Amino acid sequence: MRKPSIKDIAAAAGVSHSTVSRALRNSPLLKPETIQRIQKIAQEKGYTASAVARSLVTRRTHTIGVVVTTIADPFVAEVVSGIEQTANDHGYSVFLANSNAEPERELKVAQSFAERRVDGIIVTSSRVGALYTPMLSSLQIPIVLVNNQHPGQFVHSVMIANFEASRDATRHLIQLGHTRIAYLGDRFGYQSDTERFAGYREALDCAGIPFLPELVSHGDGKPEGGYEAMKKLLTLPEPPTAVFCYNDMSALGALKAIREAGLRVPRDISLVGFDDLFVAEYCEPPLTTVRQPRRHMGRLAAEILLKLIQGAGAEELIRVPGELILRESTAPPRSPESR
Amino acid sequence: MRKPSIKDIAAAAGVSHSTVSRALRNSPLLKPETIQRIQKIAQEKGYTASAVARSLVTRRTHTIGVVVTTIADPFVAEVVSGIEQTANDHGYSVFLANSNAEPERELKVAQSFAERRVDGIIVTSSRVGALYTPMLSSLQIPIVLVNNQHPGQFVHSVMIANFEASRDATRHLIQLGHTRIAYLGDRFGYQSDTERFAGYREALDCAGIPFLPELVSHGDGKPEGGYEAMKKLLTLPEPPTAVFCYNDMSALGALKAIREAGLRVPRDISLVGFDDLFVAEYCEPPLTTVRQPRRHMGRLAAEILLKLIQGAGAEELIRVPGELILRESTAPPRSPESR
DNA sequence: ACGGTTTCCGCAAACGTGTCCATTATAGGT
DNA sequence: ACCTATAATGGACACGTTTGCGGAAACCGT
Repeated sequence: MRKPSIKDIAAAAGVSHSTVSRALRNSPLLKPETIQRIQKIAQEKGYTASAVARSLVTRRTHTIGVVVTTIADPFVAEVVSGIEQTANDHGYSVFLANSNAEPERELKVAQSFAERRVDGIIVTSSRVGALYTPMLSSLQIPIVLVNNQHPGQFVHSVMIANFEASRDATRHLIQLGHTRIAYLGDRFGYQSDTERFAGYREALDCAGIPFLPELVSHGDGKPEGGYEAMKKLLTLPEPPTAVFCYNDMSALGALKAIREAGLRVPRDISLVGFDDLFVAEYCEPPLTTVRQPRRHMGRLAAEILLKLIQGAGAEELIRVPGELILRESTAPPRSPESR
Repeated sequence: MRKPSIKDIAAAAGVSHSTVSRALRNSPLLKPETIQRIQKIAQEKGYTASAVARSLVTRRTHTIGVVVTTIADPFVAEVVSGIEQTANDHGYSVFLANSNAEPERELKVAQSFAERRVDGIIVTSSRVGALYTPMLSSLQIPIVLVNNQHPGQFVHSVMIANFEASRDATRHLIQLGHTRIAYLGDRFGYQSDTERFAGYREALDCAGIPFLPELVSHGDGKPEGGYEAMKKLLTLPEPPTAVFCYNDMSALGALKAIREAGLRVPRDISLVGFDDLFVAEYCEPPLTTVRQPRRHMGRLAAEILLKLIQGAGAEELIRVPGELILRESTAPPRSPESR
C-alpha cells in the first residue's frame, strides 16, 4: 500500500492537511499540544515527507550535482568525500555523475542535472571541455570548480596553491644540494602543470641555478607516462640527480624506470611527487611529496556552493596551501663534488 | 526569470499544456507536424522538463541511493563507478552517501533516501550495523548489497567468490613448494574473512598440509594492522615462508614489516594479497594478488537493482569469480630442503 | 447526405506539499 | 454584553507534470 501522505494523517487526526503541514514543521502558529498530537500520529503511521512534492512548491531540491571525470581516481574520491560530508551536514544530498571525459556523457550529465533541478553544481578537477562549460553555465545555477584545469572560465573555484607548493618542493631539493633537477610534467597543458612548472622555475631562479630545457620531460599524469618520461631523462649524457614530478602517479612510474635502470632512490636519484596519495606512504622508498588537503578542499567547495545557493556572495578563488611531506625518497646527491 | 514550464510553451504554441506534454514524449496520439512544431518551440525557449514534477505524478524518481562507508576507499570507488555507469545508461541518477560507519549518519542517510523517494538502494561492502538494516528494509524499497559483510539479512547481493579465490591463491603457494603458509586475516569477523579463511584451509587440507593455528594472525584490514600482524608472525621460532593476506592493504603493511626485519620478498617470504588494488601493481615487489572485478560487480548490482525496480525477479546471490594475478611477490621457498 | 470510425486535441483531476487568506474560536478590555 | 485584538485552524490555490475521458473535426463507406 501507498506511503501515507499528509492528508492521510490529517484525516486520522481530524484536522486539515494544512495543519498537519504546519505541525510537522513546528510552526509557532499551532497550539503546542496540537503539534505533539499530530507528530505522534505521523510517527505511528510511519510518515516520511516527500522531498519531491516539497521541492515542487519550494522550488528548492536541496540537492547538488557533483560531476567528476571518474570517481575511481583517489584524488577525486576524497574531494567528493569532503563535499558529501558538508553537504549532508547541511541537509543537502549529492548526485554523483562520472563524465569519463566523454563529451557525449558530459552532455547527458548536464541535461540530467538540469532536469533534476539541482540547486548547485561542483565540478572536480575535470578536463571540462569547451563543449561542456557553456552547457553548464547556461543552467543559471551556481557552480564551483575544484582544481580547475582550464583557467578562468568560471567564477568560483578552489585550487591548490600549485606555484608555492612546487617552489617549496624544488627548494627542498636545492637545499639538499641538488643542482641538476628535472621536471617531469604532464603533457596535456593543464593549468596545474603550468603553475607547478612555474614554481619549479622560480625556485631554480632564486637559487641562481640555470634552467636546462633538456631536464624537462612530459608524461601523461599516470604511471605509464611517468615511466616513459623518466626513461627519457635517464638517457641523457648527464642524467638529473633529482626529479620533481607533476604528481604521485607519475612519480610511481618514474620510480619503476629508475629501478629498472639499476639505480636507487634516493641514493642515485631523489624523487618528489605531488598529491600525497595513499601509495606515497607505502611505496618503496616512501615518497617525499606535496600533500593536497583533498577532503578539506571538497568541504570548502561545498561551503562556497552553499553560500552561493543562499544567495550570499562568496570568495571567487580560494587557494589552499599544499604541505611538503618529507619521506625517504629525497637525499643529498651522491657526490656533489663530482661535478 | 523562471525556467519555462510546459504551460509557457503551450501558450506560445497556441495549444493546451497536455498537448505539449504529449508532444515532448513523442506520443503517437499527436500529428507528427504538431510534435515537430512544439518541440521546436520548446527548444527555442530552452525548455527542460522538471523531473521533480514528473516524479510526483509518475511515482518514480528514477534515482537510486548508494550508501558506502566511505567513497575514499579505492575498492568502493570503483564499485560505485560501475553502478553509476549502468544506472546512468538506463536514465537513473545516483545519490551518493557516506555513512562513515557512524550509526547516527546511517540513520540520516536512510531518512534522506526515504524522503527523496529513491527507487532503489545499493549498499556496498559496508559494515551495515544492526541498527541500519531494519531501517533500510522498512523502506519497502528494493535493496542490493555488494560484498555484504554480514550474512543473509538481505535477499539480493553480489559477492566475490571468496572461498574459491583464496583456495586457488593458497594452492598457488603450495604449488611453489610452500608448506608453512600463514593466513593474515581481518579481526572484525566479516563474512569475507571467514570465507577467505575457509578457502585457505581447504587448500591446505587438499594438499595434506596440517593447519597450524599459530600461523594465523589478524590485522584490521589496513596497512597498520597488517604491519602489526606480520610482526607477530615474524616472532615465531619458525616463521612462515609464505603469507596469504586478507587484502592488499594488509599485505602492504606486511611488506613493510618484512622489510624492516631485514628480509626480502619473495626471496625469504612470499606474499599474496587480495583485491588487486592499484598499488599492488606498483609496489616493490609488485604484488601477487586476487583481482576483484570491482567495476563489473558494481554494474551487476545496478542491473539487478534495475530489474527489481521494474518488478522483475532477479538472482538472489551472484558470486563473481576472482582472478589470481601473478606478479613478483611469490616464489618457491628459499631452501625447501632445509626443513 | 448520413452514421460510424478514426484522428487529434482540450479539460480536468491527480500527485504531495507549502502558504496566503479567510474564518472561527478564544481571550481581553471596557 | 459588546467590540476588538489575538490565537488557532481550515479552504483554496499553486508548483509542473501525466493521463483518462470526452468532444470536435476529419475521414470513410454506403
